[in-house]
Amino acid sequence: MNERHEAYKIRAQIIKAMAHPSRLMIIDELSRGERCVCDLQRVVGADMSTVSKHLAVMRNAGIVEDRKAGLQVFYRLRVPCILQFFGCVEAVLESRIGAQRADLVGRRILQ
Amino acid sequence: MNERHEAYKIRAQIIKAMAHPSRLMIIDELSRGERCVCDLQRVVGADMSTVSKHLAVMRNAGIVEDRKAGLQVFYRLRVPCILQFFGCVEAVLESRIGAQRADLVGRRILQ
DNA sequence: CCATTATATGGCAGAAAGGTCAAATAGCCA
DNA sequence: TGGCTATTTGACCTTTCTGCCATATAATGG
Repeated sequence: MNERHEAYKIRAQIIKAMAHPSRLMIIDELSRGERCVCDLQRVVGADMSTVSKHLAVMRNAGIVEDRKAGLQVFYRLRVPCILQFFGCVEAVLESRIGAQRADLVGRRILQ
Repeated sequence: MNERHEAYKIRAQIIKAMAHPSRLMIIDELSRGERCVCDLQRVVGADMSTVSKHLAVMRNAGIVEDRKAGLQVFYRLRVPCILQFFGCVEAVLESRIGAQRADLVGRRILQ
């Protein structure tokens, strides 16, 4: 595996750390401020250990960082631009709707 | 599984379609214009069938679209904003370097 | 029609990711 | 110290993803 491939692999790791419904929920929630694991558990609605592992994946990727405060651990987004992803994903979804429409028109089902 | 979860799942599918080194290579290459599968195969350096499957994943997600021309099939990006992802990923990487530095300083190894 | 070329698909084996349970760790307070 | 709470980690199992091979499909030219 060459150096160029390695560079893409590192970048893929970061994107992969977001590519999961629960992790997107977490990112969305963290976009509104720092949250403890217990808060995030309630939002995601999964086992605490599962949420903790999702957070570890995101921490390793450099997407979030944590801060201990007594018994609790608070997480926050490390790089705000991650939220741009949501906007672009919406654009993809809209484009998909457009393409479906065009397809139906092409097949003389619509319009 | 509720409706809210379903919405995040759909969005995760789109991000997942980018979360692979070869697929990032492909997106990067397509950012410079339409390419046939054979071009992309050369760039990625994998089996043609593997590349074809990667393209199918991205097509299903709505990231790329294709156009047949004789024996060849040309792919192009469907939503240009995907390229913003690269910028943000770089920001995460830089932030990671910053954090490593801070960590070393904190442990009195640096500075 | 046949051979050739470009791409896609099906099947399968190995790798990686995800979830759950139980156990470990760490901070707090009595 | 001992018990309680919040979080992390490890072991294990199941599911999903990847990559490769062989095979199919589709367009082209002779």
